[in-house]
Amino acid sequence: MGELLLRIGELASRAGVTTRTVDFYTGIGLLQPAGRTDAGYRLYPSSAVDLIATIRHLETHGVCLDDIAHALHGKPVDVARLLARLEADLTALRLAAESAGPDAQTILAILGARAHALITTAIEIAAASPLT
Amino acid sequence: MGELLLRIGELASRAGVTTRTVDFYTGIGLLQPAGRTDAGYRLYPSSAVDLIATIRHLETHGVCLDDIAHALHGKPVDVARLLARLEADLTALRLAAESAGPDAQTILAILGARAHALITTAIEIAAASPLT
DNA sequence: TTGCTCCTCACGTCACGTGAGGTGGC
DNA sequence: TTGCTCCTCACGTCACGTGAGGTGGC
Repeated sequence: MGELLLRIGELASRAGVTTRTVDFYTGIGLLQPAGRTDAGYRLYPSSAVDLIATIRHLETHGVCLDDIAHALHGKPVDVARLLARLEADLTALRLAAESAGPDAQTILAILGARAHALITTAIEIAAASPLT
Repeated sequence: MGELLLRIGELASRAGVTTRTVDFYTGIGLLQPAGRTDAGYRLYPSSAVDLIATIRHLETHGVCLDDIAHALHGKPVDVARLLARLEADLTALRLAAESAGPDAQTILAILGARAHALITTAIEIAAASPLT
């Protein structure tokens, strides 16, 4: 159980960001040090490297840091139920699209493309961290 | 074919925004006047009222104005194909989720919830504007 | 004159950082 | 001494407006 702990400089360098960014993320509660040294240096679990990668990934998809922080500290979610809901959504969307005019279809295209991008990202993240 | 045309004040008041906002949207290409009066006053089609409502709707879902403008002026999209792609996405996501750990599932929850919100919005818009 | 519009320049706000600078441990 | 860290205050940037002010038609 000897978990590897990293100081801010090491974490930042492994994650490819600046210490300032790690500091900022820590300040807003996105990252939490596992502890402190006697001198007050923050010590992060090595899993924080992946977490930062995930955060950056989510950011590029327009998820605000606040939402990420909430989800990270919230209770776990029933993914099966989430998937079932999305399936039902799609069926309803198909119905709605059939009776929609050209302008509405353009809007559907924006939202649909976004949903596609989100799900693709979700798949990437899920595939990349099978045991995290 | 006598289409109703609105000046900026009338449009703003019907859409529930300020003339300044209409002016701003027009400036960035989101709205396009159907024409001008001899004195240079912009004349908007009455459909711009709904368009503004749609824009506000999309904005609340984090779609940036640039994306909206592009979609509005881009070529129409094959919605059936979009739906098929989303369906395939869901299947892949289901597979990925099965082998994902708890942290990844949290991320899936954020993205899934976003996708759900997007699709719900799409359905609302499609249902509200059957012939637009 | 009054209210409407046009246009432009500048300022305000919010999210997301980033820089700098002084501090103390290593 | 050197490089690392802590913390704080302020500044930078980008999207999205918003205010103000001078102009001319109605």
